[in-house]
Amino acid sequence: MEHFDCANCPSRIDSPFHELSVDELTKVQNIKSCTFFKKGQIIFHEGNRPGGIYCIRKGKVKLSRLGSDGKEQIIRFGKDSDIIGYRSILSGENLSATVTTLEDTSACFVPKKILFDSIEGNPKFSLRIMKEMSRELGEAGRLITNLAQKSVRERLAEVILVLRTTFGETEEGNVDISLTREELANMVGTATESVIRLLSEFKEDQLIELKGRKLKITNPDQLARIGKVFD
Amino acid sequence: MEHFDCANCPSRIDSPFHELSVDELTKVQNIKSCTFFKKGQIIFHEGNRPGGIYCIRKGKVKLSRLGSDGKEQIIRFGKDSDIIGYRSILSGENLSATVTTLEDTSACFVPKKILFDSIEGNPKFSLRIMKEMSRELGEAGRLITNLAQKSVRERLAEVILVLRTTFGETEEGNVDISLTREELANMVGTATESVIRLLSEFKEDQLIELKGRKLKITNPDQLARIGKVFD
DNA sequence: TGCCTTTACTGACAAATATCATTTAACCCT
DNA sequence: AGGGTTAAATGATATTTGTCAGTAAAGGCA
Repeated sequence: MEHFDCANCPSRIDSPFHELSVDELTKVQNIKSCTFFKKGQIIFHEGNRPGGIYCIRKGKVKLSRLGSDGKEQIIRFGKDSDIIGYRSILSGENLSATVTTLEDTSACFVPKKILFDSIEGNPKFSLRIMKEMSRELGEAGRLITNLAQKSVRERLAEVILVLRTTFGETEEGNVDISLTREELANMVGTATESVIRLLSEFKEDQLIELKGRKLKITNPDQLARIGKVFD
Repeated sequence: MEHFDCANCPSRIDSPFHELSVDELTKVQNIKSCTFFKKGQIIFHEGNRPGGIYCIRKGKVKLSRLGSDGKEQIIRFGKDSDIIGYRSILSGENLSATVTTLEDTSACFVPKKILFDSIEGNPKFSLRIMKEMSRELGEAGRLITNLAQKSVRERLAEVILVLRTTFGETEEGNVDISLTREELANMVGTATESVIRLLSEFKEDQLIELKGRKLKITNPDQLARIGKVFD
């Protein structure tokens, strides 16, 4: 695997590593290792203790955890420039989620020592990480409220819109992520059959178009109304 | 209101402020202001921009946010030694939750400048905050999974146990927090009537005792089995 | 303490969603 | 491109939960 150059990594701009000095970045550059993961591979496994974090250079992953019945719950996604595994490193707890690639993904492993050194030596880096965590906490609060208060139908409408916001659209106008109906169900927190039925309904009502796993949003406004998404 | 002494504050041991040097703590001591809130008062209001954080010296608060239908969702609680409002300060976003006291509470306001100064000057303090946020993120993930996958009945059983873990028991053996049925419903994400019915059921099955808002857990093991709580 | 507002409780019913069984279609690999 | 495996779709039915309406009890304040 090619050893990518941090200084020129397009992902770095959006990441806390943007705050590092040239010297600090060189240290990262020298110690990190770049890895390639095929679609469907597991990067981190819930319950383990990671020795460092991964910066996603290019790709898409899902973060999920197992519920008490062994059912997968998708918590959130990661994509280019996202950092994975730092929560566990910082809290000293076991990994709370499994990270699985949704497509071929290249990512760089950075040992935890470097992470702690950067926090120790660079308050801007620390602040940037805290900002990121704050954002995630806010996001989690929103998700909690939605799961608790919205119906399955509302949640599915919202999830479809969130996926488009998160991953954007392909040239053909499809939401740029390929998920199974089961994975959608594992985001929404419902049965696969319910997702299938509701998607068919949305299609019937001309809110979306479906071709296998390809999904195109044709009436986002109405979808937002159904999902009670106001922002 | 009395101006409490940080150095002798029993809450400080469990808080990030424990990491501050004598000098740093003196700064906090000199600039903070101590406030008393009566039961039911709002400390922070969702959507506002706070000028600083509150350290809870003694008391209990709930953090809640409004869902798209205007219904309250209780996200989590705060009690002695917890810090409130730092997420919003750190992310620079508006407050994502309203903080309301559940009983008379005394808390100290610390302006955000001090917070940033402490982060800037003391990596241990930063790390401690990150640890706290990591813990909260893990907690949020657990809550998300439960809300998405468990039934209302399961969630209520779990909530009762969580309340006992969080707030402990009074001398009479009651869970040491007084919540309305509606507030319980706003934690579980269900209708008030459903909570009432399920509580009666639990009482019928001798899992709990109820006297108004006083709640005593008499069969925690069975409750854990119902709530599918394994830990 | 006693009144009064808020909260708790109960019943009947409607709606949403889960479950199970079966058929059809899509995806993926070599 | 074809064939096997996995995923999607559909129907019938059971369960859970929500909603509305009305009564009883509790908690808080003068």
